[in-house]
Amino acid sequence: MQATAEQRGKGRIRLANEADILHAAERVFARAGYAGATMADIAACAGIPKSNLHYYFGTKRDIYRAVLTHILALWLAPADSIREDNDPRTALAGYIDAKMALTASHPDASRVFACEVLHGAAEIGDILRTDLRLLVERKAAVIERWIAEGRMAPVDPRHLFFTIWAATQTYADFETQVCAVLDLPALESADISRAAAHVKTLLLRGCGLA
Amino acid sequence: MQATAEQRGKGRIRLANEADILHAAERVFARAGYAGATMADIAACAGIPKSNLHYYFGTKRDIYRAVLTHILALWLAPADSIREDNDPRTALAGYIDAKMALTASHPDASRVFACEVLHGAAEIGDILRTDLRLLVERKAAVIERWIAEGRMAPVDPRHLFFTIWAATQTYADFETQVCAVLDLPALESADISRAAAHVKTLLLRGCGLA
DNA sequence: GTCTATATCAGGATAGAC
DNA sequence: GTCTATCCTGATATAGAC
Repeated sequence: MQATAEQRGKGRIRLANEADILHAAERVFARAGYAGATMADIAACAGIPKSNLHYYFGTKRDIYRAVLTHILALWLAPADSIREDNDPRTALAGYIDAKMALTASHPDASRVFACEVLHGAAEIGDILRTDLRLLVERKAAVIERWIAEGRMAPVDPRHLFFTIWAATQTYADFETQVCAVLDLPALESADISRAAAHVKTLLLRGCGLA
Repeated sequence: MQATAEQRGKGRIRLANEADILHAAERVFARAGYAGATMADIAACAGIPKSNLHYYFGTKRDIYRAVLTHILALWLAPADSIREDNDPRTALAGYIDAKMALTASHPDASRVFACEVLHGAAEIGDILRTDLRLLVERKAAVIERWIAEGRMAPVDPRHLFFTIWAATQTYADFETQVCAVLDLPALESADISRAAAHVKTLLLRGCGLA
């Protein structure tokens, strides 16, 4: 007797099709960017007739925004491990692990996000300036207290976030470059594990948490 | 009596126009990506009639490749400071400074490169697998010797490059995000200096070079 | 409520003028 | 050798059929 989405006015077919379309769109946008992606590509990838995309979502931009909304929810979650009552080493290691796991499990989401920000974040700039900024401010305050208490080396906490994001997401966003240098056809989970270990070793030691 | 480009068959007008087009193209590709950039945008930005782009370069793709070629030359140069006869701290600090300076002086170049790699490096994949890979192998060997001699902490040298590239280029590629978090309208040179100091502090300490 | 045929438009490329 | 008018493909979006 739960209030299912269907009861709120969305049919089973619509729900399934919307999910398929969003999933396909993430793949296509990740590979070609917003402008490079075509409705035909997305439709083919989703196994749905081209013009149905407009029926379900209206415009290409609407699909793109829906994909980004989904990604942002994923992206803001992992910072939970950075809490005052955790010790700095556990907290930061947990955060890096969570970001690496996300990067490994959702590389296309990472790429869509990266491409959006790279081109000026026209769609999500507001969210970056509000939700993301607020999140970082709160977590930076925690890190600043740890530093004041002498529990880790003095590091600019906001820039620390930039470095952690960059160092982890590079394995999704620039996978091509990583594979070229390492002479690998693609990154396997063992490679990601090695990368995570490297990032933790380097950055934790950098924070005086070795 | 020097062998000028003009004497090799390129007129003054052509040289000036080609330079203007490449400069404009870098801006436009950085903002919109390959697919999102239009010949009309590039022409407007260069102050040249649209169809002249085809006269000077043939196709849009030819312009893109010319831009990428120029960027790659810039990108591979800074690794020179990593030499056996330098001490590790100076060498790595110099490399990070050089990468940050490049990022600050050529943010659009960084973005075009990032976007190309993000989407699979169809145009420059070969160069990444040859020139870049070779460069990293040579420099990684130097770093491995420093580690073997106990002159720095054990760090995977290839992954160290990934982290340095990511940590520095994020200030160009994801400037929008950095500005959103720091509540700045744009990154000034003072902000870049702070960022460079942060990256050096964090990564050098991470390499046991504090 | 779901799917298809069609209109409209923008953008890259070419043929030809100066 | 340099520049301009024009073509034509291909992509989004809509109107209408089932």
